[in-house]
Amino acid sequence: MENKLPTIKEIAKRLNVSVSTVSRALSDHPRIGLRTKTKVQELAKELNYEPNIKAIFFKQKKTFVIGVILPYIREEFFSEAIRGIETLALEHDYTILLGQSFDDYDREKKVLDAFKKQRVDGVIISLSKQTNTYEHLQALEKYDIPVVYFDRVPPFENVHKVYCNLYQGTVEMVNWLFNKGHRRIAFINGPDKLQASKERLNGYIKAVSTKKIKVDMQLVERTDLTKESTCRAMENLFKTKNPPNAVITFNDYVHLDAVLYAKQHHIKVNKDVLFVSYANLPVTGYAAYPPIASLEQYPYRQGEKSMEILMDILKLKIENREIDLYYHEEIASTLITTRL
Amino acid sequence: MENKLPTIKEIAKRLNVSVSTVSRALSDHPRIGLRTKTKVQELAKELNYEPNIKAIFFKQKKTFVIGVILPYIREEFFSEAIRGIETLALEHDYTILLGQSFDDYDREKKVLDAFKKQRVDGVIISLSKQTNTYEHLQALEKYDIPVVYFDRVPPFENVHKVYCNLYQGTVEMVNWLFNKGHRRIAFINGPDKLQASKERLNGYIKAVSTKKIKVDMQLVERTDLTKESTCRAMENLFKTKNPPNAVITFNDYVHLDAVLYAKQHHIKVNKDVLFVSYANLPVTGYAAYPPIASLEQYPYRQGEKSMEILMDILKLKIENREIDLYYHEEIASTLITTRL
DNA sequence: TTGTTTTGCTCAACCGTTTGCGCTGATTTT
DNA sequence: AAAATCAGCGCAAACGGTTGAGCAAAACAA
Repeated sequence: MENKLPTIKEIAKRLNVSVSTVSRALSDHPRIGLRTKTKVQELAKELNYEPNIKAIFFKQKKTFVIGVILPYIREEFFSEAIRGIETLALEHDYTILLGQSFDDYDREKKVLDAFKKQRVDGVIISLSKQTNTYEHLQALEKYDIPVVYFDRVPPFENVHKVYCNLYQGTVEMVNWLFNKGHRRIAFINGPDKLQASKERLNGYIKAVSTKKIKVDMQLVERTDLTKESTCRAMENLFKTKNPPNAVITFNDYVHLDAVLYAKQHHIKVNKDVLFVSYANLPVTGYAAYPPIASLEQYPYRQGEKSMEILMDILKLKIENREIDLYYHEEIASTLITTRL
Repeated sequence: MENKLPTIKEIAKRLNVSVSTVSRALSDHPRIGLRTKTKVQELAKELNYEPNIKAIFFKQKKTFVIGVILPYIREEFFSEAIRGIETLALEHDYTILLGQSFDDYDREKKVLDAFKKQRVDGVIISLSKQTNTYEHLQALEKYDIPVVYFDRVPPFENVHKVYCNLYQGTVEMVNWLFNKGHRRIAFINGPDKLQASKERLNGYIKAVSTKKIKVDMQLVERTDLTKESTCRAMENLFKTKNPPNAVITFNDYVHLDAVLYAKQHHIKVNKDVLFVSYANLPVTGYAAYPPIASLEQYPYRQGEKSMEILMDILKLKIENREIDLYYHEEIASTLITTRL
């Protein structure tokens, strides 16, 4: 039972050659004779030899592990993203360390610390909604661990990031609602600290003001993404004498909570008011009232792209080439509409 | 920028002492003088020194990494389980490698292989629905990597496992339906290879036969958990002259697909027929027709417990104590009912 | 004073693998 | 036949940290 993993030493001893010969034979070095080479390789196969990746790390400074940290994997958006990341990682012989921040800044820091301890080769992160200071991430870069941000990205230019253009998508959403005849379009935005919130808001304001209707800030609410907060936003919107006839929510999960509130307060969904949203998650397919339109943000592709960029950066690092540019990958979003 | 991580050597050189002194000073060895000790510790703090965990691995044979592999993290059941695992892991200074099998046997094997390469300290796994051969897992145990199974566990006794007693839970479900007056209770079971399917079926048969109604195998269908397969099962159940007036589905995701089918085929949910299910996932709270009852299986607790057991085993291993028993943790399920 | 113990540190081996360099003995060149 | 070349392999250092053994100086006991 106590079957230790075979080492290069084992093989060397059994074959009466030196460890260096075994090492070279396994990596197909030209200076090793064919006879020895095959002998070694056969025994290696027989013993199910696998190089100890942690030992290799010493020489190569590589762990073949990357750290992925997201707010919640239970949200389909992020679990889809992980799927993209993981699939590409497997192809490149990388494995991923997972951490969830649960939208908590301190937890995010703690997890990143653990990643640093584990000497991950790189990090892919979607920021917590609380995060607006970045020292914990710059600390990684200081130690030469590259960081790729996706979806929830910081507002600077000097980082690698993958994201959706929500400004343009939001304009599209407002226009779509406008063309269907809606004029009082409410907007439940997300946490201030998220760059994506600002983009959404800018798109909203731009689109509305272009239509020559005055932007009514009474129609703009905010949620911290919890159910309670979303309900409060809904309450504010619908307690007025002039309630909205369309509501744009920050994402599909906010949508679900908003619609639940509407149902409980006898607001007729899809009649009194139309709901549109961001993310286009499969989960809404089972909902009592799915959003009538939702902005697809291609989380799988975002995850995949982030991993691709990270692999690129790591390759450049090995070749000791200067990384002189920052990757900014903008994924186009698509408004997916349902006919009623 | 190229700020290398500080090593013990660095500190030694700067302070003109040997590396061993530094090492011992940091681990508070009694044979090191107080003056040297504080000098070393201060400099270490100043340089943000962190021991290279991969180097420690050499001596201690530990990586402080455990591998977690599940079918799909997008299912709330599993993402909840991960939350339990991760939280406990963080407390014990462990980090988790994540892999998804996507219910595919080959992928499961591949991921486990990657885990082995990474020399994880242990593995927590919920099997893919295809898995009915276990060599790839026994291979790990052979190399002294302990494996803890949870939820989807193998049918042997000689493994560590955490699971819900679905036999008892199923009996409870059938009884509950019976007491509400239902006599034609259909059952859409999951893949044969899963132990949990057998338990459910046994519970169903036991409960029904106890009621002195003949078990009608026409009422028992099976799904491979895909939407198409679930729809086929539903079709078989409802094309008969004597359709069921209650349906038990394998889990909440199957429930959602089944209800979707019902809606599309003008079967009146909660009127013609009642739907009950397993898992009690939050996602059903937003569904058009949540299950009228669902069996809570406490995924968070299952994940947490699995991790706890793994930590136990690892501790015993360090102390070089014989691991002579197999952990079998049975979590009691609870039937959660909604009043209509 | 001498002998013994304690204190405070250094030396060196080790974990598994890679790699530059050097050493043989055989083959080719001159 | 002597010199140069080359194939085929071994030696040893290095990666970053731990740890048992050893050694000198200081502190203590007799």
